[in-house]
Amino acid sequence: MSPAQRHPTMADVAERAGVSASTVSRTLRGYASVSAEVRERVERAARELNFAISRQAASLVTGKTGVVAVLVPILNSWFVGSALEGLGPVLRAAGLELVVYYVPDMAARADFFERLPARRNADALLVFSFDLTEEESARLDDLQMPVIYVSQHAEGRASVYVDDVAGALGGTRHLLNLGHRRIGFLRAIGVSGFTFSSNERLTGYRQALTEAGVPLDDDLVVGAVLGQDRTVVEAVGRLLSLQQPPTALFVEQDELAVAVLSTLRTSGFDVPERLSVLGFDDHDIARWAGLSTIAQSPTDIGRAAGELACALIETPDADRERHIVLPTHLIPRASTAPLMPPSATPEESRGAASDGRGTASGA
Amino acid sequence: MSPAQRHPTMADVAERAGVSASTVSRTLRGYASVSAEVRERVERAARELNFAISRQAASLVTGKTGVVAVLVPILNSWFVGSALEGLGPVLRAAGLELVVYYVPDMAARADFFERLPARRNADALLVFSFDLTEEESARLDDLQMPVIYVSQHAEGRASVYVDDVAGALGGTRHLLNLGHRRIGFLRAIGVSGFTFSSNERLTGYRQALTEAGVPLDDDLVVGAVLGQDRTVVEAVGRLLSLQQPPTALFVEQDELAVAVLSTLRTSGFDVPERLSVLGFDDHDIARWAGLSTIAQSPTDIGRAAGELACALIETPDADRERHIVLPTHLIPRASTAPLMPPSATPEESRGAASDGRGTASGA
DNA sequence: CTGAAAGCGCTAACAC
DNA sequence: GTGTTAGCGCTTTCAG
Repeated sequence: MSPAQRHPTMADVAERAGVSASTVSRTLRGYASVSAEVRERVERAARELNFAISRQAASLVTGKTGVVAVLVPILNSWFVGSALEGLGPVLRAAGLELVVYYVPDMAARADFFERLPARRNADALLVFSFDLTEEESARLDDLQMPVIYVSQHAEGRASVYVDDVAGALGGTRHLLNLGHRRIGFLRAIGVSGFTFSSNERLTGYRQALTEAGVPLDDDLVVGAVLGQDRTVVEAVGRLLSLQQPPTALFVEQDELAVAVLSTLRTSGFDVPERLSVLGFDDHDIARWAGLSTIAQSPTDIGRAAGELACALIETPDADRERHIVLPTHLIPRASTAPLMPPSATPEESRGAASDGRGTASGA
Repeated sequence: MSPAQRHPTMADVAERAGVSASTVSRTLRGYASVSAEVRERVERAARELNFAISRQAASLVTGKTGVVAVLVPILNSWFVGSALEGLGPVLRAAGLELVVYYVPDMAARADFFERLPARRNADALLVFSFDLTEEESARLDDLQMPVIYVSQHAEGRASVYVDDVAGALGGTRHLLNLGHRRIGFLRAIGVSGFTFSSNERLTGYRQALTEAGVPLDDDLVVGAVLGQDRTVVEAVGRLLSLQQPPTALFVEQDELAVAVLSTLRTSGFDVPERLSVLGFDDHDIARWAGLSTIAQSPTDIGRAAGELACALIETPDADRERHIVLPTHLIPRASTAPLMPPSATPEESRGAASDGRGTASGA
């Protein structure tokens, strides 16, 4: 067979450049100890032969795979997609490749933890938004590589996440500052096995109410399942039919908040006139929907996770329990407004809870 | 150092099981020629040692990397995300890993085609939605591995895509069947370097009009840039201010169509009463927005691409110019309606072109 | 500054 | 059925 059938090896490049394979290796890896003249010859030979190094062979001897693996429960998602986009450039800059373990269901998950294919085939593992069992985490612990938990705080392990408590605190304060006192909270009832920072956000909400002297009322905290519109309708209905219905609603996730907006719009219930709605995430659809929200940046999270991964790969004896906590910020849009509608006298705005009567409007 | 510090190798497993490394290799790869008793011992030893095979070492000798690479311009995207979700299970079933080359800009792109990191490090490459130059395609041609173009027809190369012409034809017929005769078409002016099947969809639109005897009118074909709402507003404005404005609008992409809906809603222009709007894709937001659309399934595309990749990897002498064309189907929702509003007499619905006056309605 | 030699962990002939 | 042997294509001592 002609040599074109087979990938050229370093030996081929070496022969063409009239040097040894070692020299080719040193040259291609940028060692300073190679003379300019030899470097020139080697680089030309490599180019002419279309030589590409085999990571496999290299990693066999170095022990490094040149790969960072991510474990994700979903790929068609704003959060994961954005995080991977943040991660990508970091890895490229470090000369690392990205392998994706897509584990959408329990069967795939069991298989992953059973075989742990990342072992020996990656230099670090990023775990996205999984609510792992202690046993699963333990399996990852003896993977002999840095494992970084993304978008969740993992006790005793490296992790990158946003400050959900502070975010929810700030969001709730925003509603309080607008004069609202009856503030509902809509939780996302997640698919089990995944984590959505639900508890932290609820904590921040409660903390803000407490520091403002507003009594907590469990009736104001309801839940709905993302994607099941019926549960959204029910949850909203439950809130609005309370003796003292809320005048503002903090929804744990933008996607859910948008479903709320759509439900309210359908029933002719004006936002923000009769109910202010605040989301969390700054998902793309929040902008579409004009939803006020607490923004987090998944891209930043991905980038930070990538940088942490690189750092931990480089210094194997580094602090493997480092936590990187990213900030959030409020983005006020059209879905939140001061308690009293402009048609009422603004001076009253610190008055008692409204009974929810705003401007009536037909479809 | 204790052996726990280092990954166990096949030799370790072999020693523990009291057999040779070859036997371990054969056992772990499921060769039938291994006796039940030995298989048992080997598997136990492997489990006890937490042995994981090194792909690197294996691929060094087999020449197969066990990796399928994808080249994507974006990751935070409904299409790419869904396609990867379709691809994932196929690869897992075949024991292949997924590596992602995320190439968001021209610099990264130049670098990718310069170094071609996939060379020697993957068994197949899936190219997503890139509008490659002939030179770039040629580079991929001599990659010595199957290259599959996803979501585009690549002449003389393997590809997987939906039938955009037929889809747009069907969509336009839907509008024609509803009685519309003045039908606008909104093109997505893409970021250059990416492909969005724009021309094919326009072709289908024209074909449907022609076969229905409706004269083509270039004034009805306008363009807008996704993400730049100003361009959407302008395009829609241009259409509506025509002497004979359209009564229906076919928008090349759902995301753009949703921007159109939002523009129209803002200006109090009722959909579908005064303008029917039809999208293309069946993007998640189409459901949110109640947008009628021509559905394609990126998941199916990803799955088909994965299966094609596996097939081409298995049979190196297979037909490397295979095209897989997937169907689309119409999903009617609330954004398209018969030409005449219900308030008019239904019998008139086949009458002359309306001048666009529907039910007047304040906000 | 460069070359020779050894070996990373595995698989594929080939013996037995 | 199972063991032995010889590399796969690199990097890394170690000489010089």
